[in-house]
Amino acid sequence: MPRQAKAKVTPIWRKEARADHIYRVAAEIMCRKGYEATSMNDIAEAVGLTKAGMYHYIQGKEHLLFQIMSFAMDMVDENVIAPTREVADPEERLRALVQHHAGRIMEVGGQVTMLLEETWALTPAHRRIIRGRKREYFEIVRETLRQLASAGKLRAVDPTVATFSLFGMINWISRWYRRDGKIQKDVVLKDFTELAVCSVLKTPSLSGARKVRALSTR
Amino acid sequence: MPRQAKAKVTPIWRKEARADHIYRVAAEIMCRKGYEATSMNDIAEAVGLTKAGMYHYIQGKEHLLFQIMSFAMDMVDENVIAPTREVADPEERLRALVQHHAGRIMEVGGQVTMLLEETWALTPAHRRIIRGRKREYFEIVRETLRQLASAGKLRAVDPTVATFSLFGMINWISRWYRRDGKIQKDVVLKDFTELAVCSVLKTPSLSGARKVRALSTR
DNA sequence: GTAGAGAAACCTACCATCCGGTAGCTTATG
DNA sequence: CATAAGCTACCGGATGGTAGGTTTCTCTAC
Repeated sequence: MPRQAKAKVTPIWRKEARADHIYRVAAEIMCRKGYEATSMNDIAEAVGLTKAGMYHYIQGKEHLLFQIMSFAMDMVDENVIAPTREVADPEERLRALVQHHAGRIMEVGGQVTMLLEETWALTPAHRRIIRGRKREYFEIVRETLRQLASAGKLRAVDPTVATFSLFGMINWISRWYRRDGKIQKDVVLKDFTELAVCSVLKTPSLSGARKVRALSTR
Repeated sequence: MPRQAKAKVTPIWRKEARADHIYRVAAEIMCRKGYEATSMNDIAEAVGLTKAGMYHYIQGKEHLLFQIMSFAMDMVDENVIAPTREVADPEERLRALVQHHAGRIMEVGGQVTMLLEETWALTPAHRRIIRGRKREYFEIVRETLRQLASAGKLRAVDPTVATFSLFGMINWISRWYRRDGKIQKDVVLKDFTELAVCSVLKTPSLSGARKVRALSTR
């Protein structure tokens, strides 16, 4: 029965593309059910292969998780860090970071954010890599807050605590935001950015808000 | 080998007390490793019994989780909601809620906060109970923010979004705060409360800050 | 064009291990 | 002797992973 379909479809699938497809499906399932609760059979079934057949393309469950996490961090690098790297003013940069990250979580379905918390399931080597990339991102935000502190714009709080607090707000979005929820997406994003920025800044300038909001319009 | 020790100790342990001990140990392990990753053998070993022997006191793995979650929610009711219920001024109440909850997470080891996110592992009936209790707490915070909005003290943001944002900040503490960390506990608590309150309030009054800080001194 | 070799794709069947949970026996207590 | 406490030994099932075979595609040789 699957034969017929595959005979037509297979030729246009290169090995690499098929592996990518498996990653995609695995990400969807693991994000929904969590790493431990997802079995290789679940993934194989969803991808239309046997478990053994799937192992022809991938290397194992843990490696699957590592690939998904790496991809998620690529997204952060590409869609959050890169577009804000050139912003000179720390206040504008902070606002852009929050807005891009929160927006990304809301658009792409933030489930992967929760998967990123399951680093304990990785091998020590892989865990070190992922934690390193997370730390890099953390340091960018903390450094921005330190610059704001130097400029006298930060509240009288420890920049490290403030950074953790920000990440808490942002990462938690994936636990409550639903695209089909009552509140409009852009309202949530606007309000959320306001909350995040105002939590750490003494007196946020309105001009900065307007600039970045325009920047993110597509 | 265990015989010897147990022969002495057992008499002073009533059945109920021993069950409590199992709950305690189970909570510690499950908080550290997560629900799925914790096996009944792990718990039994840590408690000094066989898996089968342990089943003489408890009813099953899921029931164990439910008990732990219920206990955690009891803590919230007792140490966060109850002491702030009588606070009339919404701004003071908000500050007290944040301070008590954050302080509790930092003292008692916030790991249980993370366990509380694993409601998917509960039976539907148990899940409904725990989610109901969580929702009650959520509504208390949201209602407080609504009162602040009526008083014109809330920022121009949706109270629901603001509530979720606050819970994100608070619940995330358990993921980064370490009692043996570099920053002093009371500094973290003070800064964190400041961040949380200022995130939602237009112009927090300093008097309120001082009052509550005095209130929480023990 | 086609026969056939070799490789890639993929499946069936199975492995050892662990899971939560239980039956039934033995031991200690009172 | 009765009861509670706690053990050994096991259950059925699910797990991640693999060995080895079968099918299908692709490329070459003639």
